[in-house]
Amino acid sequence: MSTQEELRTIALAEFAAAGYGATSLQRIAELAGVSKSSVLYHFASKEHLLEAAIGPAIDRMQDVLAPLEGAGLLEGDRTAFLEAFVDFLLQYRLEVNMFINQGPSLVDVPVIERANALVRRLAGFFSANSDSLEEKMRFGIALGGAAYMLCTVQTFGLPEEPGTLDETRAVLITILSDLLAPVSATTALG
Amino acid sequence: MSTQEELRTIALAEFAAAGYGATSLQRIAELAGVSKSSVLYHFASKEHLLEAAIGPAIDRMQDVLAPLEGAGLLEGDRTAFLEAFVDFLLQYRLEVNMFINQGPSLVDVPVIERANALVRRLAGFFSANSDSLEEKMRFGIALGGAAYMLCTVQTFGLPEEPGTLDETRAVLITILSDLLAPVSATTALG
DNA sequence: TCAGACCCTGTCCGATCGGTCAGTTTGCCA
DNA sequence: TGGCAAACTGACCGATCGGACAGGGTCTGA
Repeated sequence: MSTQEELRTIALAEFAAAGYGATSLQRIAELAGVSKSSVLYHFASKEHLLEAAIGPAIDRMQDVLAPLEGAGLLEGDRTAFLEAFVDFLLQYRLEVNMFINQGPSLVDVPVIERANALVRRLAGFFSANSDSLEEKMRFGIALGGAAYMLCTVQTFGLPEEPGTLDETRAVLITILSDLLAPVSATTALG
Repeated sequence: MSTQEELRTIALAEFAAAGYGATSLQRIAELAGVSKSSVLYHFASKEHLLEAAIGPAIDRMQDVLAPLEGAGLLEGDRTAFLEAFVDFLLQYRLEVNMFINQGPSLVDVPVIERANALVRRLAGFFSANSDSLEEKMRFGIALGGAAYMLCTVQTFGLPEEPGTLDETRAVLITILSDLLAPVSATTALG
C-alpha cells in the first residue's frame, strides 16, 4: 500500500473514532510512520485529506438515496432500495459512522455539506407536519436506526459483526421491510 | 436567569450544535455577553462546564435504561419502559443529541464515559453473536433509531416538532412497541 | 465606614494547531 | 554516472486554544 493510501486509511479510522477536529495531522503522521510535512505533501490540507477519506462513500450515499427523491419510492422498488441501503451501510461503515457522528458539526466542509444537504431533505421528509406523521417517523427510524445501530456497534469496539455479514444483511432487510410495511408506496419525499 | 444558568444553557446548545471540541470558551463568553474569564470563574474548567451542561440528563438516562439490565424487560413493563424512554428523548433532546454525536469521541471525560459505559453494555446486547440476532437488532434499531431520528430532526433545524409533542410521543411509542412486538420478554441483557 | 464575599475583567502564558518553505533523500531513466 | 522529479523532512510561523493570575467594581452586614 502506498503512503498516500495508507494515510487515507489511517485518517478515515482516526476521524471516525476520535473526530475530525480532535485528530491532528501530527497524530496521523505518527500512526503512518511519516512526518506531518509528508502528510501535507500528499494532501494539500487537512480538509483535502478528509475529502479523500470519505468522498467516495458520500458519492455512493447520494446514489443510494437518490430513488427517494422526486416521485417517491414505488412499492416494487422498495426491496431493491433496502438491499442497496443495507449494503451501503455494511460496506462503508467507517465513513457512515463518521458522517453520522460529525456531519452536523462540519457544516463548512463542502464534501460533508453535500451529504448534509441530502440528509436535511430526508429529515424534512419525516419532520414536516402532515397527516401521516407515523409513516414519516417509520421511515426515519428505519433508515436512521439501522445506520446508527451499526455505527454504535462499531464505535464501541464490540465484536466486528453481529452474526455473519450475510446474516446481518438478511436480518436487517427483514426488519426494515417489516417496519416500512405500513408505509404506503408513494408518500416518500412527495 | 443568572449568569451561571445562562452560561450552562448556551454551552449546552453550542456543544450540541458545533461540538465540544469545536466550541471555544471565548465563543460561549461572547454569546453570553461576558468575558472568557467570567466563564472560568463560574465553571472551574471547560470540562466542568460540560459536566454541568449534560450531567443531569445522563443521570436521568441511567435511570431510564436501568430496567434493561439484569433480569431483563418483562412483558408487562415494556410499555412503561417505552413511555419513559420516549419521554426522556423528548425532554432532553439537546443533551441526547450531543451525546449521540460526540459520546464516542469524548471517552476521556468522566461524565460522558459514564453514559458511554451504559451504551456499551446495551450495544453489546444486540451485537453479541447468538441465536436471536433479529431480536437484538430490533432492540437496537428501536432505541437507537428513535434517538437518532429526533436528533437529526433537531440538528438540522427543521420544524421544532414533527406534529404536536403529544402526537409525536404517542406515535413514537406505537412504532417502537410494534417494532419490539416479536421480541420475547426475557431476552434483554440476559 | 470599612471589611469581606461575590462577580467580573484584562493580561499573560505554554501548548498545540494547520500550514509554509527551503532543503535533503530516494529512485528511476537516459 | 549524471540528472531530474517525486517523496520526504525539520524548522519555523501566526493563530488559537484552555487556563492562571492579579486586580477592580459592587453590594451587604457589622
